[in-house]
Amino acid sequence: MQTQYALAALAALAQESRLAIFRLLVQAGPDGLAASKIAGHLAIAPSSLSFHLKELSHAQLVTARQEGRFIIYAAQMDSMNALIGFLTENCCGGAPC
Amino acid sequence: MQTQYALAALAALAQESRLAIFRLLVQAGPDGLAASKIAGHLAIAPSSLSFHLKELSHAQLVTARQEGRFIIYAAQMDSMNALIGFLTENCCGGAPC
DNA sequence: TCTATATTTCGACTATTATTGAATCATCGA
DNA sequence: TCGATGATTCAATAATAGTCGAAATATAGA
Repeated sequence: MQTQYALAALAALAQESRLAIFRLLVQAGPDGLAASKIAGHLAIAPSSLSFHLKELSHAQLVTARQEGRFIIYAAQMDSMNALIGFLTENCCGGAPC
Repeated sequence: MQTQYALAALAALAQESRLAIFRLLVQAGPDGLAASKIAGHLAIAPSSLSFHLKELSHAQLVTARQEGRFIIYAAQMDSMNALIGFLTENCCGGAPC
């Protein structure tokens, strides 16, 4: 993972609404949730929610797919794992810690 | 880990200089590095470096100890691991993924 | 086609954050 | 005690980000 990519992901998560959205989607798993379902859980104005969902997908932390009138968002687990790997990379210079 | 704590940690890491500092300290391990050593690696103005180190320690991502004229900073691995646990908490609703 | 629902875009405002130079504080060695 | 080095604080500036209402776009069903 590149530094710029990790920065984008961290910036996306470093915000109260987005962190809540992402965790909700992580717990929802691959099936994801419609934007309106997310709004139901989190009490965010629709325009704000849309803004935050876009930020999360720009950072590739969530994916979006259309299903009829609904847009279903799902957490992108592999990006999350890549981020974690980046943070712990070469921890303690390779020595056991 | 509390949400507010995770937010502070993520916000601390979501910045180019601080992410570079933190990764340097993760790789340096428990022995840590003096502020001046960090500056040597990263080309940041002393006042900026000081600002960022304070942000990182407020978020409990690094610890500081004084050794003579030097202040040695070290990554706080347990906080990093707590953050990772928070992000992956109850992943996929408990189902294998 | 018309209407209701789902979602996004736009614009304006407010608040927060990063950066740097200059000044200050702290510690060591002569 | 004095000078030099390591590190932090302060103040000012510039840039970025979040919030919300109102308007626009898209889809489904009557």
